[in-house]
Amino acid sequence: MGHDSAGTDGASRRIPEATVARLPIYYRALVDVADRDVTTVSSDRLAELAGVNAAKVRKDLSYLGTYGTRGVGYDVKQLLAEISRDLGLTHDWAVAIVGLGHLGQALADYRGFGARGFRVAALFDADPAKIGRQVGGLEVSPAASIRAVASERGVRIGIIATPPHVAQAVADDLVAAGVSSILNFAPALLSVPGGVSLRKVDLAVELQILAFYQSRRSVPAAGG
Amino acid sequence: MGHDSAGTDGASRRIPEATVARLPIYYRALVDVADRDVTTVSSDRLAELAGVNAAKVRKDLSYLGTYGTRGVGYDVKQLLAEISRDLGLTHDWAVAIVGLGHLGQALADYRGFGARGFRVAALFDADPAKIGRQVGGLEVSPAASIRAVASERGVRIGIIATPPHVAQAVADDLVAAGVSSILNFAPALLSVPGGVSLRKVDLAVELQILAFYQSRRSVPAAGG
DNA sequence: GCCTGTGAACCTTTTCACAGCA
DNA sequence: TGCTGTGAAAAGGTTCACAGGC
Repeated sequence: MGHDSAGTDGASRRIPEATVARLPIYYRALVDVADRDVTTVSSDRLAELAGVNAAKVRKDLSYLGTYGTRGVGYDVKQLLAEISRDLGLTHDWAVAIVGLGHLGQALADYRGFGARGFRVAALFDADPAKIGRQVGGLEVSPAASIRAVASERGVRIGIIATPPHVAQAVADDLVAAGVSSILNFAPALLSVPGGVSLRKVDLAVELQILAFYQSRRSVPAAGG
Repeated sequence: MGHDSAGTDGASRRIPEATVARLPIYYRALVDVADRDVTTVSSDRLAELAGVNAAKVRKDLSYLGTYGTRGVGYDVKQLLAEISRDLGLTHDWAVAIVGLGHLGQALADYRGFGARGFRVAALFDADPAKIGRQVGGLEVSPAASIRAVASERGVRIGIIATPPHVAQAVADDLVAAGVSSILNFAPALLSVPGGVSLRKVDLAVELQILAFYQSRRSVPAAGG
């Protein structure tokens, strides 16, 4: 994943992963303050809204370039525009959701998808009872048609919300259809070719992490 | 969150956060190999199953104590027992889910909850149309009753799947009911007292992170 | 005086490389 | 010979503290 050559337009900087992971948080905080017609925000204030400390905000934003004014703060609109651009939210990404159980439906119905750079362009399920039904205003296509339909609709981001045993096959189909970013909700380890980004959200993992700290606090009584 | 005193039973070690976050992954991988009646696993094999490298596996497991045999590997059952114990999965945690939209229902229906140390003990929603209904075999209680019902049922872990504007109030109620671990799916910054663990899962954030890397790969055409 | 931008110090995490034991 | 356990080195991330411009 190393990228050594800088673009000739000079726009590409090396932004640390940890910073990238916080940009969406800043983005949301900035949208909120912009909604309240605030024009300027300090690193202190933004830190408070984002739940991090001010030094981190300044360091993070410095990777995007220098958009603040000393003694004043950051111009909300300008910073919002810059972060939107960096996150690639200035144009819509076509998203496909595979697996329309409760989770997939929750995702399909999710508001703020359309509003913020993402557009659900295709839904897939293997269950004949679900195929052809409308979910969130879109018809469910058969899972067998992923390669054809997803590539035809220009899908670039795929969300996997299937049972774990079919997740790898779905991922393969998505990649074959030209998808190069995958968000996986299935509790399974996926392997994808280089050049495809993969992120994972795993409920059981999150709960188990909480349980670890929880059990260190409230030591279970010997009598259970 | 610092904990300096070692327990007199000698069982508590300082396990790095990054390691804790991987224990659930190892746990799942080990459950899989145990199901296939494999008795021994090497760090190489476990690394492959968990999607990390072998040095990391060995380092991580060394924090739990020394459970491997040089020249052989780790005993699957023994390691599984140790990780279960560390993760606190050896006894059931009562979990409450607040907010029964699609996401909350997905969580309530989630299999593997009961199987692996967690038991959904209470469901809450503010919508009168949902209160009293059965979801996943459990009756939905009014959100106004969180403090009473959650404490009565011994809930220690709360899952927030509500709209963002009520998430803080729900968190406060959960904490008042004795919950000290919260998993938040609402796109809102929550503040909780010290001693309460908080983890966050945010769909929009995950998508935006993907979009960042995606847009660096497929540079939007200048005319686009 | 105020608040950003950033080198430097510090801390955490990862990786390396090999000693030590079966 | 094979694989774990672990110091040491390297990389990555966070925080400090202050110079620099408004």
